[in-house]
Amino acid sequence: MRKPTIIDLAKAAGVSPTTISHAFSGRRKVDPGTRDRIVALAEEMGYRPSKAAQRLRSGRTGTIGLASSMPFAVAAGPSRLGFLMEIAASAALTALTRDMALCLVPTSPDSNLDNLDFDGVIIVEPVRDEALIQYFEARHIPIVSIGKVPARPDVASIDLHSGRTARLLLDHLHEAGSRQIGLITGEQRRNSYEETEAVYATFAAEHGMTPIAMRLDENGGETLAEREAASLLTQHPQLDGLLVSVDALATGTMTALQRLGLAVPSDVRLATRYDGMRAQLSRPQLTAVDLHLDDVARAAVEAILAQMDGEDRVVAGPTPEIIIRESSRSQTGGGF
Amino acid sequence: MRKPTIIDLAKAAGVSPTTISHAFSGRRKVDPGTRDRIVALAEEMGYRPSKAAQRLRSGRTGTIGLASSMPFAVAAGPSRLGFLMEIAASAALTALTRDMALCLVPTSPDSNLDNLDFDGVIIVEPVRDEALIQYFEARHIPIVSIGKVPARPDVASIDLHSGRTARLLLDHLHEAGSRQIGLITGEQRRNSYEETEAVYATFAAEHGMTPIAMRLDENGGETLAEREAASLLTQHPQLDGLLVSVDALATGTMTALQRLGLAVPSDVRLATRYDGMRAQLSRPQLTAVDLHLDDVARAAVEAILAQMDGEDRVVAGPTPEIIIRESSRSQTGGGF
DNA sequence: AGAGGCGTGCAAAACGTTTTGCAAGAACAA
DNA sequence: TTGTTCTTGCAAAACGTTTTGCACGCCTCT
Repeated sequence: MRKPTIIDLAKAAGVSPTTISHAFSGRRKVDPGTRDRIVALAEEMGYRPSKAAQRLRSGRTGTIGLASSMPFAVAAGPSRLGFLMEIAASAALTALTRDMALCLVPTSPDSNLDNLDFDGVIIVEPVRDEALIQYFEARHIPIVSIGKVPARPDVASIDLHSGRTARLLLDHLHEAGSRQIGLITGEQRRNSYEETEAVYATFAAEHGMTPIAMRLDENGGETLAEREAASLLTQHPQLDGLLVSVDALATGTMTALQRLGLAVPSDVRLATRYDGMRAQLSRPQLTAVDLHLDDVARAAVEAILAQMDGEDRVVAGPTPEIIIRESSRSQTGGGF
Repeated sequence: MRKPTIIDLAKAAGVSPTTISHAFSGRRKVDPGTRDRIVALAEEMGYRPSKAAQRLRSGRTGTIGLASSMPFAVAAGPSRLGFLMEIAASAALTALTRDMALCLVPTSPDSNLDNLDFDGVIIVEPVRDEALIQYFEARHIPIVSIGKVPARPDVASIDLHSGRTARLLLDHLHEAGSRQIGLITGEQRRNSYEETEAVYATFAAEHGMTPIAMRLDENGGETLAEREAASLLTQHPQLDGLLVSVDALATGTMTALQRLGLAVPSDVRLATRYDGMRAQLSRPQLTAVDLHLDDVARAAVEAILAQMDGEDRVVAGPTPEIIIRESSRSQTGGGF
């Protein structure tokens, strides 16, 4: 009692396999009566077309890969877990509605990706000269990056608007009263850091502010940030605002501030980029930006599909929105 | 300039496709010299066997599904995000080392899973009469559950040892000085809650403690927990210890305690089950249990593979380990 | 009646592997 | 010599679809 094939069904229905195929795919007209008979019979016999055969015939795998640009253990670790998972969940759902499956691509030093094959791959926040991009490009697999690819404007990407995001936060900090704002980004060369740094430089110049910036290993976590932020703050006691690009580094910075006896937000205002669990669980809560990652992921899937169809349609990323919280609230106005 | 097929390679190497196949699969001996020539030529021509064809021929999809037992939007939401992602990351990596891909199975009211096909599926903490289990069972797809399946001892599963976990926490709270411990679990009927409740009942009886237990919607998040925990605490002022099974509910409870002017841990000791970001970011930090989810995920993948091979090997889950933190520390001893 | 068009259906050729049974030659033993 | 076994290789048959070109019958215009 094997799984019934299209041929079994054809025999049972007294038609040819061709007709069955058309009845399901709708690629050609089949008589409504015939079709109804076919689907009823299919249901009864438990027939479902073999994905494997369809894939072989069509040359499509029906699968999209989601690759994080850093070792998966780290990406799944506390630091970037939320970021990646938000994207994964939304992308998986969008993919499913397009009859595609979403596959996780773990990266680890000794992993061999040759056994995977995808119709396209989404790469999350690649770094400059990202190995994953090189790998998939060499195999001619369509790529869409979430966040622009540094130095590779030719690679399709969903813009995270990191420059605008930075501007949003800096303007807000300034409005809230900060006059000397510092910047902490990651030392990895991701587009978001680079854009942020560029905007920061401009902003500092505009406001006649001394740029005080620092790069930390984004995987260093809270302990690294705590130590380094403390030294930055003692070295530059005039700092009364801080933009920290990575949430884990931001909460680490928060601890440093508290250790130094500096109050947030009255002495120093603090803001971060990604509005994840960390920003919300921090006390005081962190001002952050809603990047609309669900929309981003959706757009990335659409972009992959478009690319598979040969269209090189550009998909715009959603506009980031600032979420102002306790950590940067203006002390002059409101509040009693 | 198409992708070279096994036939192209065979022609170029002057052998038959059979030999190529054997050279790669190792299913039969081929002369070392011939093999070397083949692999060199393959490399040069950029030949790689078509996954689709292999799958069709072998009947295996090379893919394992990972399904969360609740709508994906929720599972990926703050509450269970960490739990699921930890498993996903580890499972994806393990799967890859076994030449399998890991696919996310999003669940949403209107999603149609029929376009997916897997060699097996891992289901995370299913509820009683879980729809996903019924779905995959009907399609004869091997299932491994993470956490036992309520009322279905016949379904293969990796034991999360929820009873032991509960015992660990309750014993600790008692040792730390709590004499009237309350319990908050989820109202969904997952095995972990059921085991916890059973162990709690036994524990209460052993210690002559009045059982004070409550079930909350696990998706209610912190706000729900805050409200309900507050009412529980005012109703039972004698409570000096709380075991809250879900981390989001635990942090909500923490807020309730603070609102009520109860100090943690001196007035009430608090502990939760899953040691995720939430437990660690909470202030004071939450006592929790390391469930070794990476090992659990690894075991789940192994179990799926074993089941595919017909072995019904039972895979033991790792032993949970308590991680004692500030929220439940004994006040009598040590510490200054 | 003939020409054109439409609706419906079929046969057969892919798609690129793996597997099975067979064969030719070499090595080896009796 | 004859038989046995081992090694290496091949041809051909699957695996279950989708697509293409063709054909038949029926309708509708001229």
